[in-house]
Amino acid sequence: MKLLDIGILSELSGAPPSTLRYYEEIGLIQSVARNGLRRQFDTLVVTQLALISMGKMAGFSLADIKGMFAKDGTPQLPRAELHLRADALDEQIRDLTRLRDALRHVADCPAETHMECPKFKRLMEFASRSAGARK
Amino acid sequence: MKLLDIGILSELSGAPPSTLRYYEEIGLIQSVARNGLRRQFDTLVVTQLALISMGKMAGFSLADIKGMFAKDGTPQLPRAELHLRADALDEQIRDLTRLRDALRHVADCPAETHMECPKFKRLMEFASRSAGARK
DNA sequence: GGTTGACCTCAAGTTGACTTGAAGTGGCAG
DNA sequence: CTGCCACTTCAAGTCAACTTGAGGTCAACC
Repeated sequence: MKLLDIGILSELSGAPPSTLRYYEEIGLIQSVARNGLRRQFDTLVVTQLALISMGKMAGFSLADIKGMFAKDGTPQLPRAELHLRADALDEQIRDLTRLRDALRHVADCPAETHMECPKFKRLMEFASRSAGARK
Repeated sequence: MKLLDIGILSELSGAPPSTLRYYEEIGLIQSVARNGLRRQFDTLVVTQLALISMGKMAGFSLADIKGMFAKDGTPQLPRAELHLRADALDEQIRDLTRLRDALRHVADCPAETHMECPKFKRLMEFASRSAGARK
């Protein structure tokens, strides 16, 4: 099994070594051996880091993320919980889509004052509703 | 023009008064008057707060968000910049969609070990690629 | 064999986004 | 007029997620 030096893992994942050490310290990833002082990582950690990166993007804390995946990097949650997370993501995807649409609309709409453009107003109404709805 | 007390605005937006004061302090929102000591907010701030909430969800810092909107709450950026932001959101929406699909797949897939399921592997490949690609 | 350079540890510092606490103010209900 | 209570200011505290710095190790190239 091929093992990775922290520098290599850093390049593959885009995260600086200090971050990878920090992640190991908090138990988010693990090194499987040492070569002298140097940590050696399994290649599967690359996948784990990709999942971590996506999880962060989705707004989860590192603690949340730690709870979602087992040591082998596979998600380890009851089915119902997984579906709840997925539902939350759907919600978030919808919101981001609205924000994107609002931005694109404003970029292209020739109206002088957007607050009076009916299309923009409609987009903003959705925004208020969903923002208020969230905890 | 109807004005809102900070407590009312807090209820409407879901953000605690301390947060609203903080946002005013950093210039993200503005109160238009005082009733005695009490800040009075324009109702349009509700919309602004909704935009702020969406912006945060999209991973923008408060400083970024402050730069994106003029005092009246309408986006105030050159068209090209707006489209760039929208493109970034598209990218992020795609990633979140993949994360969601991965979660749903794992919830429903009967395979013993997901790391060997071809569908899961494919999802993870995308994940690695896009995670590595980002800054 | 010496010096580089990538790694190591551990403690402390930083940043962003708030929150908390102490001490005070002011409008309105009774 | 007396309380009450939601507001006010300002400084300091908190938390997550890292980053930085000092001082040390080790394998490898010249």
